[in-house]
Amino acid sequence: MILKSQVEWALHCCAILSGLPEGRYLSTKALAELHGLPKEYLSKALQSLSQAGLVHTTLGPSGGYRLAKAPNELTFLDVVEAVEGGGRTFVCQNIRANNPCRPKGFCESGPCAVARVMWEADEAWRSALRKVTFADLVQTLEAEVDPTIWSGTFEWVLKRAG
Amino acid sequence: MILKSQVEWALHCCAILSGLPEGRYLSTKALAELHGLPKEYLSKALQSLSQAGLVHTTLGPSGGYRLAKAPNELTFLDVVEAVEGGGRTFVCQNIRANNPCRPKGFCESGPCAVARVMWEADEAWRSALRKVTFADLVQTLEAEVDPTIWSGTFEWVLKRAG
DNA sequence: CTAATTACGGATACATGATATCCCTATTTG
DNA sequence: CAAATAGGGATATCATGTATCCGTAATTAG
Ligand code: SF4
Ligand code: SF4
Repeated sequence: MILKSQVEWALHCCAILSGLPEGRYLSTKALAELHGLPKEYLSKALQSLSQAGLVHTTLGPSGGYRLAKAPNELTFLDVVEAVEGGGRTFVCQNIRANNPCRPKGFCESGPCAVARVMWEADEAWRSALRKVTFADLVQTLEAEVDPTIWSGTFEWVLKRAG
Repeated sequence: MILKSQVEWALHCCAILSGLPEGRYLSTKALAELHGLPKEYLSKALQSLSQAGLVHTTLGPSGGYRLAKAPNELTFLDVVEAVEGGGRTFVCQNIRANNPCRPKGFCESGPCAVARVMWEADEAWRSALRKVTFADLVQTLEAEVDPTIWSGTFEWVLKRAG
């Protein structure tokens, strides 16, 4: 059970977009180059973000992506669910219905205790991701990343932002 | 990102084994019949539990499985990790190393903030599963499951337990 | 002792989903 | 008008989950 690599890509792209000045856009090409990723495939991840309404897009030269909300309104969970989907990790196949002791046609009253425990764990996972915004992330990165690389990257990005 | 169906199977089997009297064993065949599952494939899940040391096995007729610990010492997390593996859901591919602005040969100081947030969410998930034991589960089931089915299943199992 | 039953592991086939690339279209900018 | 862009469909490839089959060693029932 492993998240798609698209998740990591999307998170990093949103981190970059969070540092972009108001009104500027960054293209798939630039984001792919910056992270060393296949442009066409990264495009699929960015399209997921667009379909989820997390980013805003513009066409043409100098077009690309920018965040649709402020960084402090965008959570990790938003991004993860946009590319990975919002489904549960535990899918109930109702195998208890196969119990030979059970009267035929017996109707169950909702999900059993097993499923509920698993779904609560899923919710704990989601809850942890919902607590962290991209404003938090940028703040942490700014404190941790080597200042030369940080400002160098920033400059590199602005040179390509439309 | 969906858990294998083996996880559900293993959880249900452990629930049954939790209700088994001390010293009795239940075979793969009986567990497969009870849940309506392919015997050979379910066997793989049970082998995972065995390799993880969660269950004890005996060969020969009247052989099968029993829990290796008391139900109040066996957690959901034990079972889930036994069949799903203990790895993280977020695997870091270190794409930040591809940043063209970064000095060549620059060495990173540990995992970045993105990975840490994802891993904390994983830990929240594990923590939720670690909190629930099979003693808890049996207690809930006993209160919720139709009494006729509950005792009927119990009788059915004991008839086949070696 | 003998025959039946069981867990276990290896080999194999199949289905599904993730990864990756290619190409066409509509739109916007310069 | 020409170049650059997001978007989406088609397709190929690969990894993983699902499922079955069979042989082996150990153990028990009769
Ligand atoms: S988890 Fe519960 S509800 Fe889901 S299949 Fe198993 S018994 Fe049925
Ligand atoms: S999550 Fe952080 S450490 Fe992992 S690849 Fe992305 S940038 Fe690197």
